[in-house]
Amino acid sequence: MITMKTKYALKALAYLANAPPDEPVLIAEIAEKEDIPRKFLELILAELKQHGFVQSRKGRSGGYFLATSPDKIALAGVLRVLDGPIAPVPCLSRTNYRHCDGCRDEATCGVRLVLQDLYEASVKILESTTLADLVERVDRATKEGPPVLRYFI
Amino acid sequence: MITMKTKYALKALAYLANAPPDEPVLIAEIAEKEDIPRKFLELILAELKQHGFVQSRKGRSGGYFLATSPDKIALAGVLRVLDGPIAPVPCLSRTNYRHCDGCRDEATCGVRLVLQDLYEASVKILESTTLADLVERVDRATKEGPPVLRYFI
DNA sequence: AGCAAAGCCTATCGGAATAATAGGGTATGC
DNA sequence: GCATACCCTATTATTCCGATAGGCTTTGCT
Repeated sequence: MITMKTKYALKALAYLANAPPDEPVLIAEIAEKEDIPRKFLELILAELKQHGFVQSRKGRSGGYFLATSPDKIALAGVLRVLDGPIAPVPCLSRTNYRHCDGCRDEATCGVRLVLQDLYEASVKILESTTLADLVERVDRATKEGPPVLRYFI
Repeated sequence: MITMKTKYALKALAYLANAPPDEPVLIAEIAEKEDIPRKFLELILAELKQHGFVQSRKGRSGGYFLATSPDKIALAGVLRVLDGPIAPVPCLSRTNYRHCDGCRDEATCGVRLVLQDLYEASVKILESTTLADLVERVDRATKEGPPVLRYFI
């Protein structure tokens, strides 16, 4: 399960991806439209900025905007920053390796060995899925319109 | 990241899988051999029993043993019980669905849509990987012996 | 210059989950 | 009948999550 924080981050990034580039968007606007507590969103955006996903302009007519095009921002990066390592056990993580305490031999640890496939698959998917994909899927789903239910109106 | 509890559970189950079937194993033995706090392991095994993964015999010469053969026990089941849903967002879970609060339309939620692939892939892997696979991998890794390092002794 | 709008920074906090620990109760076999 | 081993309930320390609070600083506009 990803955290609220991560979910908020993705929603905010998606919102920015849908706004004209280099036109700063107000925190307050994102907060209201995406239903995110304003002050909490501030923290999240600050963290996203610190890691290079977004940029900001201060003062009047300031706001936030994406640092690069949506297709350059992979989910993996965002998740790693806000949700922690993608790996199911710390000893599998490539970006944040930590030895499991009390583990006698990593090379023959069953738990580690058996979770490796899950990890590889997850990384592959999350590295190759971008903000652009997110936006595109929403577009497609919106155009398709509400499904079966429609027939009962 | 899976919890310690889940990791302990997998280790305990693997230990049982390596023991002769229907020969009860003591909690104390598993705890010592796998380096798990004894009382904590009790709780975990109780939970595993409650969900039908293991059985137990009380009193003298009692202990725990697997309820079925290791190749019938998928990681997915164990993880779901001890670690919670496999789904990255509650609204994707098939076994524990929950509506994300404040979500206006599930069908067009970008976060949900974009995480669906991850979920499907995870479920597929975890449903098809069993305790038997875990044991087998350890066997293979043990036989292969320590890798490159060996050449430097 | 000066004020208001906007992001920036640091601290704090309640509640839930995690990882245990404690201590007795109950069934079973020798 | 007693020791052994699982069973059950409660408590606890620590950490993380989700959020709130309040003031500071930068910037644009007049």
